[in-house]
Amino acid sequence: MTERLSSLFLRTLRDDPAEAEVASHRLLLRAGFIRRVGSGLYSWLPLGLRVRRNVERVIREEMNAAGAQEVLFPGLLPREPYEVTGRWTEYGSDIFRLQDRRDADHLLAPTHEEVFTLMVKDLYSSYKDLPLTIYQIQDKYRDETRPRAGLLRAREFTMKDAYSFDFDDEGLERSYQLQRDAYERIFKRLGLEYVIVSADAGAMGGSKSEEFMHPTAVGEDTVVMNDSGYAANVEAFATLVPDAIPTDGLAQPVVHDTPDTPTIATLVDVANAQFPREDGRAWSAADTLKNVVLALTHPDGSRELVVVAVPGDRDVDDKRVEVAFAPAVAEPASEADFAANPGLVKGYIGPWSASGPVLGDESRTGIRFLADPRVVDGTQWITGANESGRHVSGLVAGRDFTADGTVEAATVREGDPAPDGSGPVQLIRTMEVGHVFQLGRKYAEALGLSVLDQNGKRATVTMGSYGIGVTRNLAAIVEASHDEKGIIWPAEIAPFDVHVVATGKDEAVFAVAEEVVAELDASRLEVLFDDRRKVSPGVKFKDAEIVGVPWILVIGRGALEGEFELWNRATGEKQPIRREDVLQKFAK
RNA sequence: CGGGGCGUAGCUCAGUUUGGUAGAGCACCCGUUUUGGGGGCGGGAAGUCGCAGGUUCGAAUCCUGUCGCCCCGACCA
Repeated sequence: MTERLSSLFLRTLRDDPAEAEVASHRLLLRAGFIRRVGSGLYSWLPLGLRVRRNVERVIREEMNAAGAQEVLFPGLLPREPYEVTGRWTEYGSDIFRLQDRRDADHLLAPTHEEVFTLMVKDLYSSYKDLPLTIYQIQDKYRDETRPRAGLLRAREFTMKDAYSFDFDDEGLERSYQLQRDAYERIFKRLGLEYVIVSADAGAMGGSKSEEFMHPTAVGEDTVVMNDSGYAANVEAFATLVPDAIPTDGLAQPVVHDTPDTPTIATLVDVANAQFPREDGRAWSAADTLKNVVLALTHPDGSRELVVVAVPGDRDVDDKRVEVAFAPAVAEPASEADFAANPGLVKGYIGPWSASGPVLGDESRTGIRFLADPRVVDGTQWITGANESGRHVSGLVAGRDFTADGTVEAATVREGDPAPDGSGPVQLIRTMEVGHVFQLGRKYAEALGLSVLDQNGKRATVTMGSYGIGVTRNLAAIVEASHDEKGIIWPAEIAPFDVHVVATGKDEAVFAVAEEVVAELDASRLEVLFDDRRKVSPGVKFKDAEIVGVPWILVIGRGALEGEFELWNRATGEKQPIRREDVLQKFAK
C-alpha cells in the first residue's frame, strides 16, 4: 500500500496550536492526525485513523488469542437497562442524556455492562454455555466536568471493553487471568510502560480489581510503589501499623493554655515555647493529633458526623477518604454542623477532656471517632482539650482515649513503609490505561442473568469486566515517544512502515523513487511517499520528522548512482544504503 | 462548580488602553528563482473581528447580556 503526500488529506502546522498544552495533543494536531471539533471531541484524519486502527488491531489480535469474541453494541441506548441497575441516577450528570421524538429517555453509553449482560441473558440459559468472554471496540461518551489534554480526557473516546461470564468463582478467576495476561501482551506490543496496581473495587461493588497504570508526568492518578515490587493505587495503600507501646509508667496528660493556636503550626510553636519536651528535642507536627470533622451522607440520605484523627504532619487525603467511607459521600463539616454540635470546639477538638471522653460511642457527643492506623496503643499526642484555647499533651492512646476504629485517610508520603514490608515507597504520577475487574454477580443479579446448573437449578452467573482506552493509549504512546522534532511511532502501530522522501527537481530522481516505492509496495510494505514537486527538502524533512514514521528513506543526492540515505527516526541515525539493499532491509 | 486567561484569515498573533477605511508572519493560489533542513522576489485569494442588544455621525475598540474555548483546582466506570 502506498500513500502519496501529493494527494494525502494532510496539512501539517508550523506553529503550536494555542489550545494544546500537553505533548501528545500538540503533536497530534500539528502533525495532522486529529482536529478538534468541540471541547473533548476530535475528528480523525487519515494519518490518525491509520494509527488508531493499528492500536485496535493489536488489541483485537490479543483478545481473539485469549478466546474472546468480538461483538458491537449501539452507542445510543434506551434508559431501561440502566434504570434497573440504578445507574441512570447514580451516574448523575456525567452521562449525555437525550429524548427521542416520543420523549423516551435515552443515553449515550458511558460503558456497556448492562447491555452485554442482557445480551447473554437473551441467548444463554445453561451452565454448558459458559464460560464466555465477549468484547467490543466502541465509542464511549461521558460529559466530563473538564475535558482536557486532547485525547487523554475526552468526552467521546474509544474503548475496548470485554466482559466474561462464568458459572463459578474459579471460572471467573480463570477468565480474569486470561484477560490480565492478554493486557500484559497488549501493552508490551504497544511499547507502553506500565505497572499493575491493586485498585479499590468499592464503587462498582466487585471483589478484585487491578489497574494498568502508565507512569507519566501528565497523569492524573498517583501510584505508590517501590523497587521491590510493591505497587498500589494511592486509594488502596494500607498503612504499615507500628507495634503498640506499653503504657506502664507513662506520665499523665497535662492540659495547657494555648490561646490563638487554631492551626498545627501555631500549636507546635506554642508547645515548644511553653512546655518543651523533657528530652530536649523540639516538638514537631508529627507529635500532634489533628482531628478533622467530616459529614457523611449515606446512600439512604441520612447524615452523620465523624471525626477522623491523623498525625498533625499529615493531611486528610480526599481520595482516600472517599474510598474509606464509600458508598457514603464525605465532605468537610459545615458551620451548621458545628453549630448543631456545641461539644465540638472548632480548632481545639480532641477525643479527651478533663471531664471525660468527648468522641466515640460512650462519649459526651457520641460522634464516631476513627483514628489513623499509626495511632496505636501507647503513642502519646498533643491534641485539643475540647476547650477554646486549650490543648492537652501526653495523651496516651489506649489509656486516655480509644478510637472506634481505624481509617486510611491520611496522605501517603514518599518514604512511607510499604505494607508488605518491602521498604520505603515512592509516589509517581500515572495514567490509567487499562482496568481488569471481577464484577462478581452484581449486574447478573440486578438484570436476572442466571443459568441452569447440572441439577436443573438456577444459578446466578458471575462476571468480569475489562477495559482498555484505545484513543487514550494512542495519546499515551505519543507522550512517551516523541522528541522536539515530532512523534516517534513504535513500528507496531506506526501509520506506515517507511516514509520515502524524494528530493530535488530532477525528474530522473523521482523516477528512481517511483520504482523503489513500487518495489516496497510489492513486498507488502505500507509506504508513505513524499512525491511532492517544488517542495523544498527542508520542508519534506520537517514533515517526515513530525509525522514520525520509524524509517525515512531519502532518495535525492546520489540517487542516480544508486546511493540513498536511511534515517532512523528514533535514534536520529542516518546511514547510506545502496538501492539494491533497500528491499532486504525492509523484508518482513 | 470555584479561580485565571482567551475569542480578529487555515495556524500563530498585533490592533482594543485613547472609537475614524481590517493588519502581520506562516500556510494557500499564480509567476519567477532556488533545491539536503520549514529559502528569495513579485502578485493574489482569504476574515459576519464569537453572538445579540445598546451608546455614537461612526464600534474589533465603549456599555449590557450571552455563547464558546484553554489552563489550575474540585470532579472523573
